[in-house]
Amino acid sequence: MRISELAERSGVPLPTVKYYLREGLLIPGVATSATSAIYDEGHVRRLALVRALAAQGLPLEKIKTVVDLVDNPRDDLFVELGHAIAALPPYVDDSAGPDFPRARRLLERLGQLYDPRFAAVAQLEHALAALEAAGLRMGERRIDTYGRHVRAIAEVDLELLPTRSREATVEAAVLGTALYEPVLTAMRRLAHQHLAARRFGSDEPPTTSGDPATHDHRE
Amino acid sequence: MRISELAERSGVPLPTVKYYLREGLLIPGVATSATSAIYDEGHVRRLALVRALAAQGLPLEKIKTVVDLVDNPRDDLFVELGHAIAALPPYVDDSAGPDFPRARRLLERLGQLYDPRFAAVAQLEHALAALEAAGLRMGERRIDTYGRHVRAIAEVDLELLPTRSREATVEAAVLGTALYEPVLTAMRRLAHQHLAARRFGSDEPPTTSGDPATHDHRE
DNA sequence: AATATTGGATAGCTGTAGTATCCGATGTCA
DNA sequence: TGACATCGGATACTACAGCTATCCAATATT
Repeated sequence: MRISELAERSGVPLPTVKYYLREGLLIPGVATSATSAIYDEGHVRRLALVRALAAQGLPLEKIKTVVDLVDNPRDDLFVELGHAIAALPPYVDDSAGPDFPRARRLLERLGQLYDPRFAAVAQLEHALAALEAAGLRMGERRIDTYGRHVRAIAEVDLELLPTRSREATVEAAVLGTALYEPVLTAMRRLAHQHLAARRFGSDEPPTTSGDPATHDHRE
Repeated sequence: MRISELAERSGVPLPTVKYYLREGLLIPGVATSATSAIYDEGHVRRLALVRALAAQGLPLEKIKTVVDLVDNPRDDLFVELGHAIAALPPYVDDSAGPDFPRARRLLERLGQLYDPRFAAVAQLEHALAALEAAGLRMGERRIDTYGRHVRAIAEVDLELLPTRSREATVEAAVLGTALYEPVLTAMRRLAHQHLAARRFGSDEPPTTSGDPATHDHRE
């Protein structure tokens, strides 16, 4: 297909497709002449990936590192995967210290590997520091609960990860990380509302079926 | 304290403090004359809150709605709380359709209340749509697993929510939603790496201290 | 009295993510 | 074969967020 069809098929405005080509987010089509190139399903897929990541707030520059990785996976797959996933929000400057004490405490309590080279360790440290800056501290009860349930979730994630090819694995892992996270946070918010409606039962207790007129089930 | 001390104490550059005052993110200090006003600990706390939310990528405009709510909670607390939390990323245009079929399917499967007016429902729908756009679909196994464990996490969240005052509850709920989410996502990423290292054994097999073999922590 | 700081206003800067316009080459159909 | 649309590619412009800098006159401070 030609570029205009690619734009149409993917729902991305043509000037934006050109922009992505300029930025290297999309590999150029096969040029058939000075004024035409053909694009294939792979380009449609790539465009969907880019838009999906962008919709999650990932800067194009980071998306570029992700798609580069998907295109040519490195030997040290999981190290690189870690870095690719680290490119996902929230961003932290991994320039930070050689040690991440809050993250270390949490991971050691959970009996998990603490390796400061994992980008997610810096993210965790950053998140815990933000918590402290706001006057909160993550207690042991919360650490244990989160740890147990998050690990159970991660186990299923790993189980459901395709392994048919390295490229498919990388793409699914990156996509899954980026795209299931908002699902999880939305689900947590809804669980809060669901439980809070019962616990605090504001004006009207929720009737789980029917009656969409019932309101105030917020957290 | 005066504005310069406030800036110093909070670590926020003075021009930025002024900017936040302009934007209404910080209530003005008590003016003692035309050229001086005094600020207190509440301002330091507020500044920490604003920066904590901003560090999570929340636009200042949304932060404003949150701090406004913290300052003057409404009567219908949980409704407003839902709206405040809806102001947190990811943003969706809740102008969307009157029905959210993907979210509905998921919630019904989990036996949870489906109410399209919940902002988080629109977020969930948005996230599930992004998944589909990328060629993924959330299977029943994943739905069930996520649902069970997310609910367990939410139960603890609710338990640990302070109830000593309405304002404290609102602030803790908003802060907790905003600040524990990145903790959860970082923990999930680390759990992935922890498990993946074992399963796929990358170049450097991480020698965990205790190596607590894969326990299945499902309840 | 000399100097510094304050609150307040206005203007400018930087980065991200696009849009818009122009171009000359080329494909398409009458 | 010629008229005209479309193409790939380059350059320029725009919109918005989030600061940052400068200026000012009134007031503290020393």
